[in-house]
Amino acid sequence: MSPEVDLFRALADPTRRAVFERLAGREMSVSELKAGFSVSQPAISQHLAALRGAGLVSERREGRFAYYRAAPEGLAPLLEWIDRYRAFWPERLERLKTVLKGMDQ
Amino acid sequence: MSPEVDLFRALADPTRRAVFERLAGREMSVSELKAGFSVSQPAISQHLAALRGAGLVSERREGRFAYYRAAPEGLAPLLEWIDRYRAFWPERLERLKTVLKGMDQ
DNA sequence: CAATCGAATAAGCCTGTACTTATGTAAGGA
DNA sequence: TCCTTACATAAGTACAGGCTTATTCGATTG
Repeated sequence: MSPEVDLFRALADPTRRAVFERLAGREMSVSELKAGFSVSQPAISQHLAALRGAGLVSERREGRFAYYRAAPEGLAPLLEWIDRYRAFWPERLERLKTVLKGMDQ
Repeated sequence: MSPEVDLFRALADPTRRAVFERLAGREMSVSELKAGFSVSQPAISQHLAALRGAGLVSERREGRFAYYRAAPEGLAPLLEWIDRYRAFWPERLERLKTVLKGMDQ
């Protein structure tokens, strides 16, 4: 299975995207992360497992704590997938060009 | 609901991604498209409806035929979403840089 | 050691969804 | 006009997946 499978699936869930976004700011323990959401701790752990499986999150163990942080480089396959359609991209989408230009800082 | 919701969900299904990829090559009628897959015609129509709802596909009617083609500009919200994590991107991902550089041709 | 705490796993529920077959709706063609 | 073709919609089924509570596991604390 291509890496995109887990990746797209992982990002499909809004809660899971929110978890990723939250972890992009800074490293956090599970309970710390949980505080921002209205779901149970197991639910958070399950989301984290899915994100980890997709390579979107990394884990650091310290005693009984588990610290997670976003691994944005896990988004690379997604960018590569998108890149396959670059050739078909309409030229006149200035807004998009801006985005892309910004990415190639 | 943000535009990302339908977009991520639409791309989460492998069959639907395959439909999109196939339509990126050239415009096709539904039956033509169906030929490439092992699912029923209604299934294809349902996938097309989902892709259309996400802005990833456009439709052209001609008699009793419906011609679809990919609308890659519908991927823009996805790129914008990804762009939010550019700041957190590790510098040393050369492979990724290459991709991004290619995008900003 | 016993109790607690942070987190993961197990098991079950319930909704969402991708599929099917059946039917509907138009637009050709005989 | 009747039949076929192209596609969409309806209805039902089966499974995936996101949630819950209950339990387990390991690390810390008393």
